[in-house]
Amino acid sequence: LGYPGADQHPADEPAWVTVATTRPETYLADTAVAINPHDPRAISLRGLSVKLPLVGRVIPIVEDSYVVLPEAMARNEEEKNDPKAKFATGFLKVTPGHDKNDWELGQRHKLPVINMMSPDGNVSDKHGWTDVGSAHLFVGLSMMDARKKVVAEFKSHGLLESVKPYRQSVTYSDRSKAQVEPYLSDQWYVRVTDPRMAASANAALVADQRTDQSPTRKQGSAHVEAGAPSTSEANGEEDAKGGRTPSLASASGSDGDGSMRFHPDRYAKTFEQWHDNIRDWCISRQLWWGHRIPVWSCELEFEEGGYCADEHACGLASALTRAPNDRLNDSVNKLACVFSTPIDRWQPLLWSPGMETMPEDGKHIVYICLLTDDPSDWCDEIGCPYDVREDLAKNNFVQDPDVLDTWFSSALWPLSTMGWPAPTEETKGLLEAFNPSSTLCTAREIITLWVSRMTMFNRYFTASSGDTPSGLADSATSPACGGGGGVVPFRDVFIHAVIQDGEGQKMSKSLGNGVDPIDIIQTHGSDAMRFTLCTMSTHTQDVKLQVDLICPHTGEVFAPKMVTNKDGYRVPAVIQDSPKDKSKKMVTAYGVASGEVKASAEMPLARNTSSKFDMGRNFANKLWNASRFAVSILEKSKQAETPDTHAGWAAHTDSEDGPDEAAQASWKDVSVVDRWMVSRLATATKEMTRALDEFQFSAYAQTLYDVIWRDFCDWYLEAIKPTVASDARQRTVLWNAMGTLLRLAHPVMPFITEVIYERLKELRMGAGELPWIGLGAPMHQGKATKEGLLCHAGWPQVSSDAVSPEAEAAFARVQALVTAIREVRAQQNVQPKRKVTLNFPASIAAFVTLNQTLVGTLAGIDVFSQGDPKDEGVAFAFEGLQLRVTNLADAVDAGAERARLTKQVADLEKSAATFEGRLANPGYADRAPPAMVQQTRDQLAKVMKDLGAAREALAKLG
RNA sequence: GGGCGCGUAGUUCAGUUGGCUAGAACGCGGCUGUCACAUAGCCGAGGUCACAGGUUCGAGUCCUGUCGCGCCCACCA
Repeated sequence: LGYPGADQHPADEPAWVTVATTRPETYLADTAVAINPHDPRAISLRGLSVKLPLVGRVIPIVEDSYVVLPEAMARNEEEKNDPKAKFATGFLKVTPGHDKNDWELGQRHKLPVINMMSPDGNVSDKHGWTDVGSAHLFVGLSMMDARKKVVAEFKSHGLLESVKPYRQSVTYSDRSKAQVEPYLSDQWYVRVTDPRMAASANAALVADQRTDQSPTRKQGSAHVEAGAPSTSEANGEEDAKGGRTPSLASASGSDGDGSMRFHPDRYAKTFEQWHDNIRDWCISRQLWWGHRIPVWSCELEFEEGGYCADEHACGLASALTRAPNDRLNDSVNKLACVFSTPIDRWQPLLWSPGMETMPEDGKHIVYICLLTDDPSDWCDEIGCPYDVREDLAKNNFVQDPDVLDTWFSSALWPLSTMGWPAPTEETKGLLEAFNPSSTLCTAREIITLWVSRMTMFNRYFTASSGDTPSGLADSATSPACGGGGGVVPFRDVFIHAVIQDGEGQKMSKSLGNGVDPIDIIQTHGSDAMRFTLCTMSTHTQDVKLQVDLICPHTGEVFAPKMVTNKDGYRVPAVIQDSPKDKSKKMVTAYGVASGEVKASAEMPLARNTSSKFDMGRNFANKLWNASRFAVSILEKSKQAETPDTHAGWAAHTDSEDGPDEAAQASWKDVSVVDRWMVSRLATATKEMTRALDEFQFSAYAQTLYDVIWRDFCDWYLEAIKPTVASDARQRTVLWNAMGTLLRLAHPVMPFITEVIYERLKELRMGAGELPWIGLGAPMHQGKATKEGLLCHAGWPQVSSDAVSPEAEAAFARVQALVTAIREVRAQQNVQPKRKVTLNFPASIAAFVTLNQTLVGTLAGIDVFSQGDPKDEGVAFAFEGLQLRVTNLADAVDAGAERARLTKQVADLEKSAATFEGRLANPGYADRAPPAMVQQTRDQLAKVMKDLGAAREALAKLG
């Protein structure tokens, strides 16, 4: 667009500037044309003006480095590569009323601001634009129509230089789909750039989660320099806290600066960076619902000497200002705050003659912010009860029509839910007890929306009163401080992953790919759901969850047929067949959400679930069955047991002296599998405790799963079957093991464990808890009782000697032998019920004899025979020795055996090569830790022995 | 535009200061109606840890780059 010059050019050429724009219609509100000071044309245009066509407004040419230089004038690569440079003319039309960048540029050059638009988005001369000139033809048009007409008019006047295609992003309202037009309006803001807000929030982070920051680019840097004494290097942590002044006693405790931690760590950065770049927070929202902003306003006229023309209104405002006993600085009892324009600073309204800010026309807008509108709060003011709002309305005060941003109210949550600011009988003491709370668990996007605001507000409002005299204190008059003090709202913030659908798409209503927990509980149970979710709760950002359907006809869960919809999303086809009966149909949530189909009696809606939760369901089922089995064993022996027949294991007394010697002595010769189980429980408890402490929920769940299913069910319960009926000590270990497992599982599976516990606690074995073996956590608040719930029971505590590397190693040998035998049996198709014979060499006779019962039970051996009946049965390698399984019933399948051994030899050769290669590396022995080198040598030796045995067996097969 | 995350078995994912002969679940193949559990048990197959460099005695793990996928915030990082 061409703008003709308004003044004569010095060289007698008409001034003429060409601006490039994507929004020509906004020229009606232009108040300047800008040029880059480095533009060579700038000098000759300095001080000149141009005249807007039709409007006739004369506007200045200003210089501002914001203006992009045209490609031809670019001074460096960066400027040249600016995509705008290609289109730039070097002149920028400046429309402060309808563009954010132009607004800021306008502020720099003190340009007037014109609003040419009505709130409904049409060109208007009724909302601040008055110098319409000959531009009437645009008034009333929509912005889009005005755009076309402006271009047409410029063209007809010969002012249109050219039209070029240009690609840019444009914002649209999500709800109305209308294009968003920048528009000036009055809004309320919270000055979160105050160091007591944003900087204080960052100071709340624990020291190791604060990043190194250069003070020059920090918002609160001025305060750091002004308010805080420089700190020594040794005291670097104090420095990182943002220079808190020593007077802030309230923040000196453990819940002030440096006491809030994010999990995982990386989210501290999100939190911190957001505050580093925060801007004042607009809290006005144009919605019909919500907390209405409690500010009333009225334009009042003042006469000479500050005398107010409207006595009633001024009197009211004055009365509120003067609140009883001049409570202006008493934040506790203050009922209202009164202030007036200009609101560049929050200030009390000045009434007295000589008012400094008296505007020329004598008109002030007076604002009254009610800190409470409860009539009973106004008792000692002007009668009781007194509805101040009525009085305000009568005196032409109008309440702001906007409501508070919901996050404003939410930010007060840790305070307001605990009775703040005025505790009632019911809420008394809550704030002290639960602020800070321990852990906030939330999603990523909430870090900025909610976590940040809670932290800022909580710290601000809990700061000592000397620091913040009132919620409306003017920061400019407050003592400088870096942190602002106050306590954090919570000590830990756990940011969990977000569940996406099976295609990696976000779950949403419109895609119908969300899964309702209630539906999962219906298909899988709540314990199963909770456990599975816990397993998925890793420290990654997102997790995929396969979304399946529940057939409304049969209740089956199945994977739906997927299609790609018109927007490119993978969605379930809107109509699905019942998996077993194709004649029965159903509609999907996506089908309904997209409006393509409707549910009916013939085609009901298939609800979503996920087969992912099968894992939790199976696990719960496993725990249930194992418990039933254990309980039945204990019940049987309980019936036969009298209190003093608990032979061999002295009962634990609750004496302070700890376990008696007899008990400890009898513990020493407990069977390998019992000792192993205790050790495994102790190890698992340690791992799980640590995992929970570190918010590693997935690790916790996985360890629980393994110790219950793999160790307890697969090995322990199988191993004790033949002996438990006659071994009272084993039953005690079993009872303790069950109790420990239930306590470990309770947080994720509260219902099933509670039910099992109810029966288990009735079966308390004579010896009860065995604290001296490491399973001694209080079964119920210090001692086992028949009363009480598992949820009251103590968390298992592990004594250091509960873990036995010897027992774990010993049982690992048993497991290795059993597995080797099982492998031979499977390979030879030996019937599971059939008992076979194990032939072993003399060198491991002691080991075999000691564990004969265990191995016999777990591997199906009935005869143990020393020696090697050559050519019979099948040979296999164990610890480098050759053992043999015989009495396999059928003829040995030599082919299967050869295949097995060949594979084994290949695997062992591969391992051997790895270790040999490592040891052959000259640097390895020199530089790796000696223990590491020795370990590799041992591993190689073992592999070589096994390899020898396997080769020998293979050779014998021929 | 900025920030962050992820690419490891057919699939979904673990793998915490580098020590791994890379694990689990589901799925797959074989055997089993067995007395806690078939929502189960036993056995097995299946992986150049996205790609390319680098550091190191040693890299799934640390660094740099490339290529994919995704999330969050957006005139400001």
